[in-house]
Amino acid sequence: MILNGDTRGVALQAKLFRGFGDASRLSILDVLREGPLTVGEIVEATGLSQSNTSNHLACLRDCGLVMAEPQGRYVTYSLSDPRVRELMALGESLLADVARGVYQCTRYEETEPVGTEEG
Amino acid sequence: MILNGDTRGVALQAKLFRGFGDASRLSILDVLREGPLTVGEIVEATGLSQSNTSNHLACLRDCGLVMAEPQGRYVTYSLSDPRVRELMALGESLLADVARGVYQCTRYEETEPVGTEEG
DNA sequence: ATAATATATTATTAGTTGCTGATATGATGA
DNA sequence: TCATCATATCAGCAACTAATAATATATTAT
Repeated sequence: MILNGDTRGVALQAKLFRGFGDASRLSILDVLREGPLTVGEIVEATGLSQSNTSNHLACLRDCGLVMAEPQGRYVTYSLSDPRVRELMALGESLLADVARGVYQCTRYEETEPVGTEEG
Repeated sequence: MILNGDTRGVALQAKLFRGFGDASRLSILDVLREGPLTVGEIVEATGLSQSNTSNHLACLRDCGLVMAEPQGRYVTYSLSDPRVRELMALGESLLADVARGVYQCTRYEETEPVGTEEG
């Protein structure tokens, strides 16, 4: 067994990717791609509950994927780094080619974000 | 609430990112970056158990992140798309700048891959 | 045919994660 | 001050996930 010394790095990197690995968080990141939004606007745009949104925002903020800027009683959030956008674009591009496989992957569930309906 | 019609896309994309969002799977992807390996070699390189490795490989294969090529009783795995490599590189780069934040993020745990020790 | 090897599959289980509902904090306006 | 609004925090629960151990399926060698 190789103890490649990068073990901790891999664990941290996995944790980073998990920021993107939840449909609710990804919805939030997605709506922030068009520009900064307040929490209320994010709630409205994603259909997530207020506390759920706030929880995920705390997670994304702690992880450094989004930035918070308080203004009075509002807090405006935005993507913190251009690479967040790049990662999403790359994921989107990759997904376009492997979507069918991802859809069929049964090791873990798809976890549709709560509160969003569908036609 | 905006029903942006991309809801399903977001859910799928989240699922794709979860392929990278587990330390064991990421270890596997990581060792495959240097070139194709058989299952046994992956087991040795990562320190994961055989069945655990096989389970994760099935997941990664189904999702289209890795390719399997059976040769006799061996099965050689390799990354299936250059974008997998790119995504990892981008994640690594982003992590270099936000590592402290990720480390402190307490919403979910770090899930060190089992079987790898540390100094 | 039998044993040994390489990989895959499955059930079980322990631990993790996300959601809700309730409540707290802090800011603004009357 | 008091009411209202925007956001954050927290406990509890339901659901999910990854690891293990045991077993199954192929493939090669004797």
